[in-house]
Amino acid sequence: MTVSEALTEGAPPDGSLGFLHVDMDAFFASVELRRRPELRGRPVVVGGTGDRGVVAAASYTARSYGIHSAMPSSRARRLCPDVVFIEGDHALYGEVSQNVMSIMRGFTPLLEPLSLDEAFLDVRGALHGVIRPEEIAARIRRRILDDESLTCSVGVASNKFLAKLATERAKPRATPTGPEFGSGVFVVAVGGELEFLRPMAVRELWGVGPATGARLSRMGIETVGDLAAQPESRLIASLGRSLGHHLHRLAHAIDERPVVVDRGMKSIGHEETFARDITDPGDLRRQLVRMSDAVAARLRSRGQMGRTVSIKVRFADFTTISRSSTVPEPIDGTGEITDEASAMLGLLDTTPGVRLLGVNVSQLSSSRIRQLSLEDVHGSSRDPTDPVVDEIRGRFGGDSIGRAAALSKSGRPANKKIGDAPWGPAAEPEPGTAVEEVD
DNA sequence: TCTGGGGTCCTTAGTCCA
DNA sequence: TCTGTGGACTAAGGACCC
Repeated sequence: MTVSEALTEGAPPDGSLGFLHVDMDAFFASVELRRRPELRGRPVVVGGTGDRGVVAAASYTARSYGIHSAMPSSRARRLCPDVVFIEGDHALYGEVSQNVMSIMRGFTPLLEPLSLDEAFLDVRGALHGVIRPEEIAARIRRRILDDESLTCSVGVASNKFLAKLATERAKPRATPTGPEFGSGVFVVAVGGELEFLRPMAVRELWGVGPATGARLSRMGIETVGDLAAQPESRLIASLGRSLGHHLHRLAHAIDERPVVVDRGMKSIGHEETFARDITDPGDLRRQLVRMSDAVAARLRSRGQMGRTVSIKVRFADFTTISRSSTVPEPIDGTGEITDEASAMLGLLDTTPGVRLLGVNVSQLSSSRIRQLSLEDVHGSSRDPTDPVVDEIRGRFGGDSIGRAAALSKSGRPANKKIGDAPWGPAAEPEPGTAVEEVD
């Protein structure tokens, strides 16, 4: 087969079956069930417990009630009043994730983590080709089950995109009568790519969300087969150059993206939805200081600085705006980032009430490079208290010290510490319990 | 009945400059 | 000198992912 034949047939030029996509099954929920086995068989959800929270992960039993991730917690409770809600323990999930990733690295160094519970692997050169990729997939599942008592599903294919779709076929399924086991490993055979893809709904493609799906539907495109039948020019005309070209290739099973071992971080930010909308400018300012401080501390702990500071404001009516400003030299100081963020916030009318506030720093670079290039020449302009604060937090914990400007008039921290409620504000305290007033 | 938080990437529009 | 063009950069918003 020539290269052009291979392309038109959908197989990549080398066409070998060497890409794996590994996805942990209901990861957060499974980790919780592992440490609380008495909950097995019950519907368990990890996520925000408050009215404004969402589901981060649902056990397969919970899924059989129609609960799924990203669903508002209030709706999950209506679907299944007996559901067990767990706030979640991000630090623990991070640890387990590292263990799982290191198991996979034992099979190939070419590993690209996508999130805590998912990764791509390139095993074309692994184990000198002695063991077939599907056998490697089975061994990875066995090791993760033996060492971590967790199950995962693996897709095997000739490129990343197909491997990811294959994983969905390998997964357990939630049915109204309860969970059903999946095959655990699903292989898209070389040469069978188009047959696998054609009947699939376009919405299942990676990169086609609700908006693009609706747009394609209006064009009469429902399946990947429909998509493949379109001239690329038509897709580009309606979806834009990048997405049109990308989807056209995917529909023909072409995906030449390599497994990227080290994806550097592009931005660091923090945002929070408040349990109640904030109208008081002083309150808002304190929240902004607290978040800027958290973002700055994370930048410094990673040895990074950034040039663009952005804020995001979601108003009570859910309209969301962002403002950004770029400074000439990279910064990582709490004061510097707070000043930029405050200046932008000050230009907005927040009297209608703010539901969510966020601070983000992008255009990142290594702080070591910056220190060598500038501080040697001009001396440091950075806030001398930041390293001291970082040191104290390193020793005594992240909430052991904070900015005075983040304190309410009563001297208590504004609301809570960063990372307390990663999936939305926690449930309001019961009536009669002490409620912290932020004034 | 509402809609989280961590991100990435893309599009569009405006500005500056060669 | 005027006009056009195109690249680099910035800003804002949107779509998407888990």
